[in-house]
Amino acid sequence: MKYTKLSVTVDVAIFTIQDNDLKVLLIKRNLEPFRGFWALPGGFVRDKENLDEAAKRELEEETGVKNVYLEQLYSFGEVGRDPRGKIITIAYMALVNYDRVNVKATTDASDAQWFPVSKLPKLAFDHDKILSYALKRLRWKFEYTAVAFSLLPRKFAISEIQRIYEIVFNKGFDKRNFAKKILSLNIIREEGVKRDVSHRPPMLYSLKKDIGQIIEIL
Amino acid sequence: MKYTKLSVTVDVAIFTIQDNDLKVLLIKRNLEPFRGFWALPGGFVRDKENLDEAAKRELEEETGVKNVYLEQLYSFGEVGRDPRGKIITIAYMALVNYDRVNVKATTDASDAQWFPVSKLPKLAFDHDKILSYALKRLRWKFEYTAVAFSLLPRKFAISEIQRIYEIVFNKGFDKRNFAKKILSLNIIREEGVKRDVSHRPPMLYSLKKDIGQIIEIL
DNA sequence: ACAAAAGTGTTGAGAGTACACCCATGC
DNA sequence: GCATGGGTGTACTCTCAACACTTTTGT
Repeated sequence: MKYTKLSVTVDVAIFTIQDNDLKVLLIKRNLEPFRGFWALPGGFVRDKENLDEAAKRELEEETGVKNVYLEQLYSFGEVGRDPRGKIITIAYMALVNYDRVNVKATTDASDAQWFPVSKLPKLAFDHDKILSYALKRLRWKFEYTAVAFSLLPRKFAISEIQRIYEIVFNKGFDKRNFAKKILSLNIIREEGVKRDVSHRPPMLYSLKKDIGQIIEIL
Repeated sequence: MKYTKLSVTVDVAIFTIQDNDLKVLLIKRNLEPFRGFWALPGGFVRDKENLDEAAKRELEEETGVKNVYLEQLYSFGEVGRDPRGKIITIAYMALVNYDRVNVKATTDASDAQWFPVSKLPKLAFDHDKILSYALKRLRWKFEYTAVAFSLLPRKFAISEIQRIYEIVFNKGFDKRNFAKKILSLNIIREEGVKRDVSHRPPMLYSLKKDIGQIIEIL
């Protein structure tokens, strides 16, 4: 028996926070179709790899980072979404700490850059649709889980978490209520040390457990 | 340039409520692999159809129903999940009103039956994993959206909604609190008419708007 | 009259929100 | 001493959970 064979890609919306902005990593396509357009990093799924592995591979190829938050989002398979034929894309999103990233140009891309999600260029394929889905999911995850902590360094101040939330939701939060909420989660521990800054130094905290065990708890 | 081609199927977990039980439709496989095993209805995605269309087609082939709640869940692509080779499955779930369904045997299946989710047979492939994911999502959707209304006939009593929730969550709810909650949503309208039963007849209600516009509001 | 399910209100606990002042440090 | 962010408590509102008795109908 013969079945229709088609191609499947994995595309990853890689988010980070930099310069008080939520940014996503885009690559400039080197190949047709959409040569010269910006697109989400991604590639074809190989025969001997799981979907998550393919996403991890793409993520590592583009950013050099491992062990970050990675989540499958949704699959896109509209007829005509890719001029090469029937190509289905399984979209993922990843959250990385900017300091750990080392963006590389690859063979598929002549350039790779972080773009603020509020100032995106025209994107290849239906990647605008994928990205707006990813943003929706990202905000949802921030609201109901502790993924935000995956964007922080090991030791962090409460105001840093708050800044991340304010950037993602694009609005301010009351600092007393915010601290109350975070501390009531009971997932962070005082690190005692304080940061060397030119004002009252903040208490630093670290996660009590590995981020993987924490995310689901809210 | 040549890319790996592979097969993609769409499998649908079709849920209904019948005999005070949450049930899922399974088909008995007629073909290898897993001949004789029960499986979720599904099939290969065709070249000229969107993923949602493929899911709708499978749903209609098996049940004869159209225009029901249908949602993409997740994609499964573990190496080795299908002995025929690399086959990726995009899982959907559907909610149907039992009275509207007309289950048919198809060429792929020697039999099709509703199984209570609490008493499932051994399933083909990784369909047990898919189904447990679907159940998780189903309960989540019940908690945060109004999908439950898609399981009801046009006119319904509040106690019928409550029964559906009690079946899905497998626990009882307080009748006063439940009615208060439902009425406060402001999405149903009194129909005036009452049902002919051998006790005090309940007020019947109908949705103020089409179900599609209502689901997202909670 | 009895069986069966329908209908209906109040109270307490906890979560979220609004709001303003003093503190510790570097310069 | 001044600028800069850090740290902290109270009062109000709203939502959720617990809880029991009367009503309407068919038989």
